[in-house]
Order: sequence, then C-alpha cells, then structure tokens
Amino acid sequence: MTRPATGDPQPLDEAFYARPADVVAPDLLGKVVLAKDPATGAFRGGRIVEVEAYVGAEDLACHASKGLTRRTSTLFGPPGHAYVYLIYGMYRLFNVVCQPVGVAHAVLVRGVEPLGPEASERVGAPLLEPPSGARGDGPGRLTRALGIDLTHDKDPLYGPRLYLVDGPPPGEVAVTPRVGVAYAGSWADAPLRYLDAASPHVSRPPPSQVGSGRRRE
DNA sequence: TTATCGATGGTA
DNA sequence: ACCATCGATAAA
Repeated sequence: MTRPATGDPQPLDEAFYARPADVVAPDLLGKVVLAKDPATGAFRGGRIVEVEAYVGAEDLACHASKGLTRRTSTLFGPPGHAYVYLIYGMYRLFNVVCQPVGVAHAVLVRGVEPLGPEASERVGAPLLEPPSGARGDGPGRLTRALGIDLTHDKDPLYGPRLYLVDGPPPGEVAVTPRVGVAYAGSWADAPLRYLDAASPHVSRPPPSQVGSGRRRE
C-alpha cells in the first residue's frame, strides 16, 4: 500500500536542511536524488552513498569563504536548494544548501548508487533505466548520470525538477577528511566526509580497511 | 597496481 | 590563475 509510482515524489521538508551541514550530511546517506528527464517526464534516480560537509564562511574549503558573489549567492540562499557549479571546465558538482538564509553551509554529493525502474514504487516516481555504462561513483560522474547541469543551480529540492526523498540509512557510516582540499590549511584534515561503509558506489574507499584488502569482482 | 598529465570553462 | 575531477596513458 505504498504510493503509486506515477504521482509526484514526496520530498524531505525544509526543516531537514535548516541545520549545520555536518549534521545534515550523514543524514543524507541513504536518501534518494531524483532528477526529471525533460524528454520523457520520468526521473533518473540515485541513492546517496557519499557526501562532504562544507561548513560556512570560516571553512577555507567552502566557496562561501570567498564571500558573497554571483556564484556563491546560492550558498547564502534558502536551505533545500541545489548549488550546482562547474569544476575543471567539464564537471558539474551537485550540492545541497543547508542552514537558514544568510548562513552558507552546503553538502557536496560525491557518490550515488544509480537506481532503475524497479525502485520506482519505493521512491514514489517513475524511474528510467540508467544509461548503460552510467556510474554514480564520483561527484562529476553522478551529475552526468542524473542529467544535472548548471541550469539546476538554485533549483528547489522540493520539485518540480529536482526532488530529494527519504530512504533507509546505511548500516555503517565511515568518516574521513574531504577529498581534494589540501589548500584549505587546517580545514584540510577536518573529518567532514561521510560514506556508506558497505557501498561499492563510493568514489574512493575509506582507508582503514583490515589488511590491504582489494575487493575482487 | 600507482603516478602523471591534460582537457576545458566559469569565476574572480 | 584558480580549481570539491576524470580518463587515458605509462611504468612496473
């Protein structure tokens, strides 16, 4: 007696996002991102398995530390909206804006497990088959897989194009420093990256695995 | 397997 | 000039 898969998905509410990014981030693991495909009206979906928290103007790795500009205005805006920007000229990175207006926190989504039509009912929306070869591990890859681009910047996560819906949390969460922020001084080492420890769809596995174990296929 | 390197474009 | 990346290539 779940919802029909053809209705509008039921998004997380604003109160969920109006908290510090390092609190929202682990709570985001297991939740599902839905992006409407303009051609079909159906959705592409991914279950979040890896995130990083960027905790405001003091955080030298956070774009908000550059102050309020046209680009960062999204970060200073209302919670529960998407912050999408281009990096290295070719990748779009998808972030979730946190905290009330004026406080610029965000969570970067770094890994999702792509979902197909079989998850439609669970998610409350019709899902497309992920394009073959589509991967959700890596912040640049997942936006490609979901079809998220710069036009999604400032879009609400309550629809009509982007939705974030509930899902079961992972069994075990691993915490590490953030990736690629060596320039950020003391903030470089802050433990602000959170992963579903059991997921194979993570951009880079957490360090302290027992042995030097490589997973085989 | 790890290491290195270049593509590519918005922002400042 | 900078950069929250990726994928191809080379070395081993």
